[in-house]
Amino acid sequence: MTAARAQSKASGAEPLTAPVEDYLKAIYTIGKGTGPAATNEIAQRLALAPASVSGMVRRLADQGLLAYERYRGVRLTESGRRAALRTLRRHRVIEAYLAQALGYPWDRVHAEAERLEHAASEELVDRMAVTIGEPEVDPHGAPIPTKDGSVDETEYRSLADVEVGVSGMIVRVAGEDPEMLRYLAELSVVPGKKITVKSRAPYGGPISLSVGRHEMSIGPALAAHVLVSPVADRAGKRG
Amino acid sequence: MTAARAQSKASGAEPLTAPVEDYLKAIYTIGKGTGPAATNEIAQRLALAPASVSGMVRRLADQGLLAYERYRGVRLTESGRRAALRTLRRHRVIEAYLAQALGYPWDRVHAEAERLEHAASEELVDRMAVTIGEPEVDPHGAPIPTKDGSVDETEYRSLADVEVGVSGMIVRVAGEDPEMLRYLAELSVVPGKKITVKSRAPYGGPISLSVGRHEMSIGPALAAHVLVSPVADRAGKRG
DNA sequence: GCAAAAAGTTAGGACGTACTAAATTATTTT
DNA sequence: AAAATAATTTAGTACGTCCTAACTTTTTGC
Repeated sequence: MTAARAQSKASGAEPLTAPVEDYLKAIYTIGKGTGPAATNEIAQRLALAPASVSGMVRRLADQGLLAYERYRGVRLTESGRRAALRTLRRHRVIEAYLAQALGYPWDRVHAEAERLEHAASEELVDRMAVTIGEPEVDPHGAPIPTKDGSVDETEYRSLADVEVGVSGMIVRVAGEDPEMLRYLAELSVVPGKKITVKSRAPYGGPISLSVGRHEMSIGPALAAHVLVSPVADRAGKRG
Repeated sequence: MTAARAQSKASGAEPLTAPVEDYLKAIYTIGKGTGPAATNEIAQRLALAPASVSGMVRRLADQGLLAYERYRGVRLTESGRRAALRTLRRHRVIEAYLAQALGYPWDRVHAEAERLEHAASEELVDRMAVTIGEPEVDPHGAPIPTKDGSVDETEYRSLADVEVGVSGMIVRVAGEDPEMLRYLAELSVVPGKKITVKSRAPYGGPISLSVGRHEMSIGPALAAHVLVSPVADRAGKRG
């Protein structure tokens, strides 16, 4: 019994339950698609006890959605990955639709999409996507997987990582906490804005930025959520 | 222990599970709001075994949503009725939104709404309603409960009941079967159309109609689903 | 008004998903 | 490499929802 738990049903269309979809999404985002995910981290993301995760993960492995070896963490199979991407697509299209078609504020689209993603059919999601012009990213800048299951996997650097003096475009604000999102929006720290890192205080001190003509400084915890596409200069080029 | 099972929690905001909402909706529509509902009928509507209904109904009574006496059927309490109407509102607003805003065909809005109604927040539903202009009926002509929990309870007569010679406006097509809905739409039997009953064959025979300039005949089972607001004449008045 | 039929309920069990507490395995520190 | 710590799993339990089979109550038909 050295091998990973066998998949008993590697087919591809039985509808998954909401908790299963949530596990898959969590494992996907932890492992960035292909990497392994630790039990504890899954538990933390889903706000569950680690013991619950052990049990569930075993069932998902039996269904062929995960490769799993006790004490060794978990990894999505091809079919698990596809399922995760389907859910992620639903989630992000719904977020985009809520914002664009229904005027939802960006700090609240996540919570609503979190529930709708389990109830919306593929057809509905496709209609939503078409209606708002097939966007490539959700309101936070996260890439929307395509119907055929591909995603832009570009990894951007966070504001907490880029060097002082670097300018870039904000491409994404990762994170869901409405309060944080509202605060960042107040500061104009939203996808599409051009930003420059002015200085960084040592020992986890504040990072000073300019966004447009505003100057501000934020802590590294916040900065870590802001992903930028750098323009690596200190003049005024635009990307 | 003669009294109906007591309500232990008659408060008013804990979120209900999807099955609970389905029971409440079923009981509401069976009893037309206030009437009693029989275990077997609930079971049939929800495609469950009657034994399952007995168990659930007891739990709902304990939660104060139903008045229940064994062997005597079930009736919504005020709080149960309000909950049922909230779900019904969600369902019908969603149906209307899908049809009007997303071009969903009328035979498929029901199935989609059936799942979304359990996931959509009150806020989302309100935004949908506003976006499509606060309609009063769903695509099948069923009245949409208002936010404060009132509904148009007008009872219309079905085509199976009205007398030969009577004309009327189709106000509603009750029923969810996509095939039936498509068939009726093909015949132009949809809400808003004016219709006249030309003749009715005895012993459950076909009913002949004219809708617009089309003549047709349908069986009584189908006719029972078509609700009309009669204009009680045989000339050409319009209501 | 009593027997047969219909309607409804209880008993006992299953499945999915969660929990806590206790045990086990892996990793880190010394 | 042993001890301490961290991560993970098993054991045992609970809750909501469903099922089938067997029993009970109500209604119906003579």
